[in-house]
This record gives sequence, C-alpha cells and structure tokens, in this order.
Amino acid sequence: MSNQIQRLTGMHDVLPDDRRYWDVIIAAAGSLTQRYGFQHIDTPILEATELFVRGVGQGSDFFVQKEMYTIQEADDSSITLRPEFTAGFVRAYISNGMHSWPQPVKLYTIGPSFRRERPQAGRLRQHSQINCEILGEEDPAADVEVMMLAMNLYRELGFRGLTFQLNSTGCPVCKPGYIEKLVAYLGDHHDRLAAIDKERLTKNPLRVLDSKEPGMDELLAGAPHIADHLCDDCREHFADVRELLDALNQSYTINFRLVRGIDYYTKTVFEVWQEGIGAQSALCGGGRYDGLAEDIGGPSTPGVGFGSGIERIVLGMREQKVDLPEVLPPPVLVAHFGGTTKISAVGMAFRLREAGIGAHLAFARRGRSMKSQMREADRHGARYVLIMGENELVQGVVAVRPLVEGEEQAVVPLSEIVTWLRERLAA
RNA sequence: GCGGGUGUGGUGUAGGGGUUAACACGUCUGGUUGUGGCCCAGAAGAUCGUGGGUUCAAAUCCCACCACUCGCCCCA
Repeated sequence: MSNQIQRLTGMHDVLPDDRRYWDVIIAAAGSLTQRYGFQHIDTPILEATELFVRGVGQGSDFFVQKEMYTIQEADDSSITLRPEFTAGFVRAYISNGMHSWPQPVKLYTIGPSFRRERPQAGRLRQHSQINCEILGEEDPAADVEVMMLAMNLYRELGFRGLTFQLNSTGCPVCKPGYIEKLVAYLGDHHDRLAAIDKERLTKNPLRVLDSKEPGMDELLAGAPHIADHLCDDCREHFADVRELLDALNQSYTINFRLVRGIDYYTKTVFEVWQEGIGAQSALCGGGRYDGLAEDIGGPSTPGVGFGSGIERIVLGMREQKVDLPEVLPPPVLVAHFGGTTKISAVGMAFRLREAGIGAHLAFARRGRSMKSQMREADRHGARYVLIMGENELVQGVVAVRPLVEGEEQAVVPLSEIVTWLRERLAA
C-alpha cells in the first residue's frame, strides 16, 4: 500500500455506477442542443496562460489565489489547463474566423476543466462541464435561449424545485458608477463590515454583495441596487430579458446580490440553484460577456452562454432520485470445456456479437468447471448459457441452458442458434 | 490558504498496550462423470494512512505529517 500510486487530490474516477448518469446527461444535452441549433465542438484543454490572464481577468480568484494549473515551458512560454471554457470558446471563434460564418454562431462542448481548489462536495479539481455559447449576437433573446436551454436540460433530466437566479451586472458605461455608489454606501457603514468584507471593499467591491457574513443581509438590504443604476442600454436589455422569460412562463428571482467571480461578464448574469447537493448549490452559471473578444485581441463580438458541471448534475439527480433507464447486461454467456471447445466458443461469442446479440465469453486459461461458468453467468445476469461441449460439436449442435424459470434446456443446431436466440430474446 | 470530522483486507465494521488482528458481505476455487441462484468446504486478500516518539512490548498512548471527507473562501 505504501508504495502504491494514489489518486491525485481532487481528482475522481468516474465508476460505472456514476458513469451511467453521465451517459444520460450527455445524451440529453446532445439532443437538446441539436433542437436548439447548437453545433458541437471541442477546444484544447491547454491554452496560453495569457488567454486566461486577459480573458478571465487578473482580479479573478483563479489568478489571484494561484488556482490555475500553469506549466512553464522550456522556451519560457507559459501554458495553462483551462479553468473555465468561455475564454477558449471565444479564442476559437477568433482563431478560426468564425466572425465570417453566418451569425450568430451557436456552439456547445463537453469536457474537463481544472482549478486547484480545496475539494468538497460538488467541487473537484478536475470537473467536467457542458458549455453552451452564442457568439456574435446581442439580442436579449439569445440570453433567454441559453437560459432556457439550461432549464430545459434539467427538466428533461427530471429535476424539480430549481430556482433561477437572475441579475444584470451592467457594462463598462454604468458599472463603474454603480460601484462608486456601492462603495460610498458601504463606506458609511464601514464599522458593520467583517474584516474580510473590508478587504473585499478595496479589492473587488462587488464581491461584498455575495458575502455570507452575519448581519450582511440587513446591511445590504439598504444598499444601492444595480438595477437602479444601469445605463439605458443595459436597463432596456435587462427588461427585455425579463419580458421574454415572463412570456415563456419561466419563473426567476431577481437577485441583486448575484455577482459572478469572473471579470468578463456584462449585462446578464444568472445561476440555477438546487438545494441538497451540499454547499455548492449552483448547478449552472452563466451570463453575457460582450467585451471578452476584444479583451483577448479579437474583433468586438458579443456573446452569452453558460456552463454546467456534470458532477453536480449527477449529485442533483441522485438527490432527486431520478430513475435511469436500465442497461441490460448481455443475455448470453458462452461456456466451454477448453481445447477445441474453447476455440469454438470463442468463435461463437464473436458470431453472436456480430449478429447483434450481447454475449459474454467464459474465460479460462486452463480448464474450468461448468459450475463455475454457470455461476459467472448467473452473476452477470445472463439469460442463457450456451454450452459448447465436444459431444454437441460433433453433432453440429449447442446445448442452451436457460437461467430463468419456466424454460427448458434445449439443443439447437449451430446453424440456427442466432435465429433461435433472436426469437427467444425478442419475446 | 483556514476550520471540523474520519483513517483497520475490495466494502462495511469489531478490537483500545502483550505477542497467529476478528466478523460480515464481496472475490476466487471446490462439493467426484459436463450445468447457476440456496447450502457446505476451502483459498486469496491488511506490514491496522505515513513517519517519529514513549514502552521490555504499540493497531491500541503521544506528536507531526499525509490522505479522504464536510465546510469557509470561491465557483460548475
């Protein structure tokens, strides 16, 4: 044990019992995105560190708290495991000249991202996300499209009781003015702030809004709301988003304290919350990032999208006791007695599989008792054991032992076994 | 980076200074000629998280570290 190589902290093996949820989630995302007209892409897991420094922002915690996995290359360049997806999406948009594709470009991807954080329930150092983005469109309807895509994904997966949290974070025109007013208000109540919030006040004042320190609810209730300080453009955009959500009967909670940790967000920000999956209740987070493309040196391109962590969706589905479609095990096990019967058994197993019939082959380096092979078949949940014995083989037949009640053992000609099994299995 | 909890075979547990570390489940193999589930027999599998210390003697007491886990921060 002591010299055994261990799993890295914050990394998880996805075992079959969890992985079957992934299959369901990925399938649902694939079908839904197709209906919404999103195209599937993949972008590299490694990007230039500069992309995240400029895109995500130096004020973000990824950067400040050294949460990124960064590698210094021999030629002095620096590369980083993506801590989030959007910057890479926008970089791919620019790199591949997608601005000359029919606009907007609607894309989604599924894959891993990495942050060196302290793991806890629903938060891992490597986690996978479904990410959906609409690039090159500023219509509030695009915001609503990605929001509804997220909500409908959860609905299709069987979630209930989710809350949709919505806010506008303004834009470079109105945000600074709001921050000034917020800082002024909080400055007037400086003595009521916890030490950590005093620090946030100087470094990133908006962060004070999602402070969970005691007493903040009362203090922030009197704070200026961003919604009252948006510029005309942002206010109109926010109103349009709400109007469309109303028209779709999608309920939402305006949460003026919803602030996202990444610098690039403009206008719309949203999260979907679920209770009961630990402290990490955000199932999905997203928003608009109209300035990001320019930040990373591309043409001005509006964008909106969201990311949703698959591990958290799995936690949520388990919490909500969502039923999964049953995956049936192979109905057949091919047993043998070694020697030439083994060679025939191997051939039979592949023949069945090619014919579309699931089959296990009983492995046996040397001989193995029929009892042992029967036990294996039982444990695997097989319905029939094909016994490839010498007596049968010389007669050109195979003995079929059923493992379910009410069926008789049969002897079937080798040439008819596929048809025979198909008929029984269809019933 | 900071707190709390937990570390004994694959899993779940018992044992709480004395020399072959126990039990259940699981796994594997058998129970006479080629046949499952139950039952029976047997086997494999743990240097008791790691490293120090105390002691004649440590899984057991002490310290440190590490890992896992939950939470803070932050986020999916």
